[in-house]
Amino acid sequence: MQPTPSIENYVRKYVDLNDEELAHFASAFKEVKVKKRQFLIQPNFVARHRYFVLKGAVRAYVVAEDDQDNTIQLAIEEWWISDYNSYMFQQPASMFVMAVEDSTLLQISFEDEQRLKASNYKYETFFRMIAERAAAFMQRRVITSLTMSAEQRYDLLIEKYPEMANRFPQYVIASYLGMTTEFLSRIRKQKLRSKG
Amino acid sequence: MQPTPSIENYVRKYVDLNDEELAHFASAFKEVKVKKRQFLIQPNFVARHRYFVLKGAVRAYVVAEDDQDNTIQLAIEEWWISDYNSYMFQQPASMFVMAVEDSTLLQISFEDEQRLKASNYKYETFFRMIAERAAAFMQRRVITSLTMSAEQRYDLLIEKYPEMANRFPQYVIASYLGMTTEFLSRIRKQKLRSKG
DNA sequence: CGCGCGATTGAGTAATTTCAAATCTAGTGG
DNA sequence: CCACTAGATTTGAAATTACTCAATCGCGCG
Repeated sequence: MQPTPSIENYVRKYVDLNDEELAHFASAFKEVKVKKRQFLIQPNFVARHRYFVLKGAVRAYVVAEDDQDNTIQLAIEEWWISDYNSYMFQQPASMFVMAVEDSTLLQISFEDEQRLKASNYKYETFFRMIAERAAAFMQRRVITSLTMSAEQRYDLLIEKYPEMANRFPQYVIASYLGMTTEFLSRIRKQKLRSKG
Repeated sequence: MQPTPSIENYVRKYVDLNDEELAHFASAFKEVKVKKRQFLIQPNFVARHRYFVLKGAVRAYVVAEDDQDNTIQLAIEEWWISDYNSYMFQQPASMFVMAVEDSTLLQISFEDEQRLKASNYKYETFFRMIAERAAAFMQRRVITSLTMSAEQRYDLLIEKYPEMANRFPQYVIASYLGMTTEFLSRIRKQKLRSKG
């Protein structure tokens, strides 16, 4: 597995910061450790932070009327996670965000993020870029859900994010892909059969 | 119907610009008129612009293997539209973007947008904010597609964006909601029956 | 006034879900 | 370190939801 990522290396992929800026940027984040099954965000509470995963695996999900959970986001090392509707607009959350493994995260509060962005142009650019990437990512997900069958969506996940399939239990992957655990199980069985 | 929107009024909803800045911002856009059925973006070509709708209705869609079109975005007055994956990362488009009515749009090129953002902090903030809104919007769409039935998705669209249902033909609405024209027709019929 | 696109209808079908039960697995306490 | 148990996965059969195909209808616009 890769070495533990750092927020400094990450932010440098997007904007060119000098050492002082890097240190300033990083100082807005606080490291938090969470145990498996611990909640970071719960419905009806305002999401006060967004999280950058240093180590571990986290998922965000909503619980529908029929008690099924639907996974909205998955995050492993170097991914961000939060209830963005709640975080960005500081409104009550609709999601649970929960650690799936013992995890180490960097959290930034909404207020500190605002301060960062106000203090330096480049930070604003950085957050603009990750928001654009998030929008593009979500749009690709809309496209796959509109155009592909359950099996195709699973194949695509395996192809593009093979790591994810190993780090999260099957029922989480299934609910992320918009199908039932049982159906994903059948899809996988059929693949085993045809591949050997 | 509301008066024709302006980019000046729109940008002011997000950032506080003085008259000079407003004029500068607006000068990066060019007004274009398109006829019904005219294409703004086509697959395999790089999307060079994003568009702000002043008047009219536009949709973005992908064509799947089986020749079905799947509507990815709808835009009427005061909405933006493009193939964002293509526009933001300047890669070949996968979508058609087509006028559904004769329309008047403001277009900005990728390069001019970069220049704008580099020239003034506030413009960067503006684009960051609309990217965040786009991400949040797309995420809500993912949530509805994961958690709601075809009928519920239609009800939600009618509730939140009643205008859309009037401006676009039924088959476009159906493909936006991830169902067939026939099935949407049946849903509507059933509603008529129960309401009278 | 008729052409062509969009909407509707019906019948049959495919994809996916539901429910219930059996089996496997990993984590926990003794 | 093992046994136990709760959670996770698998399996089967029946039920649902939504789709396909084909035909018909409606109607706006040239």
